[in-house]
Amino acid sequence: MFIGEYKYSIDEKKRLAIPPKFRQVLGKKAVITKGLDQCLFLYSAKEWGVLAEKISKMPLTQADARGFARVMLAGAMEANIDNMGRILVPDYLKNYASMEKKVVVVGVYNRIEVWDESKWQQYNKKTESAVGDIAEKLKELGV
Amino acid sequence: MFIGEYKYSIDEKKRLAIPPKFRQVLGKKAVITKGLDQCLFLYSAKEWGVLAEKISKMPLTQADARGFARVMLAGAMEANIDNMGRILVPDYLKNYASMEKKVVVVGVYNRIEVWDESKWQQYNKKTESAVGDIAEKLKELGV
DNA sequence: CACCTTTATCCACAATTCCCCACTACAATT
DNA sequence: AATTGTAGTGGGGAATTGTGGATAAAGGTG
Repeated sequence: MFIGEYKYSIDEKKRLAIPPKFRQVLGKKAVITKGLDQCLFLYSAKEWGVLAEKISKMPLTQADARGFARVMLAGAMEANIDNMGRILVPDYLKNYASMEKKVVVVGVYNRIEVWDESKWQQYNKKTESAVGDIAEKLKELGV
Repeated sequence: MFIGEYKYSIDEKKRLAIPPKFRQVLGKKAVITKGLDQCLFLYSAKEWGVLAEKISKMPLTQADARGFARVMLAGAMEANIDNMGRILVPDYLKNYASMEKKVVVVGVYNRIEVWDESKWQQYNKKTESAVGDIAEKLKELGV
């Protein structure tokens, strides 16, 4: 399970460190792809397999399903973790998520997300202010 | 079951002591995350596991579900209890709860809450004075 | 085939984090 | 009242980690 929020920077060689706590769970081979809300998703090879199959089963007849499949699958790229626990972020993904140097790596249970720092702050602020809704949902979950 | 109110201070290394009575119930591994009303929630690994799984099952395709999952999961952090019974409070959680040095640790049945001391006093004052009204509403809930 | 650009692997340093220990204060017990 | 034990707080040293650079391999191009 991936949880937590970590600050990192992408260097001029497009290398990005993965939090040590995530490394052993990820394994050596991972997959990075376009995510929702202008962030990147990073999956372990295993989780990626599960997700890719789900996507492939979506109805080909629906235009938005095709679009989603193309974004997630065509946008994907293998990301090998090097000896220092870093991955390479391809240009087209950096651009997609409009990343500057400073990024935030967050864990969301079965996936890791990578955000441009300022984008993450904006998103967080907006979401946290909806804290009343969160209370309602907690109620539904019986927590 | 966690009950009671305890005063502690977060030192300059962001360490926070957990009340001895809570330690054995918590176990060595706990999870701290963003709570409601600008406090932090601290769960035992077991309680957290149940909660996290429920959250993770929410649909990826819904924007508000994603937001909720991000606040709760990305907002969380593993909190290992060290030999002295302390945990580490990450910067982003300290900021979220606007914590200074002095904090209050509160037991609320199945979770522990951590409050900035002054925030706790404010909240308490407000709530205690409204306790009559609240009692009226509790009646509706069958308490 | 030679050259240049890009990619990958390895190494180094600085900063941070983690783990263990020490000291003081307070409480309980004898 | 003294002593023993427990708890809160702070600090030091070792190990880990973040980040940048250097060198070696690979690949594409003229």
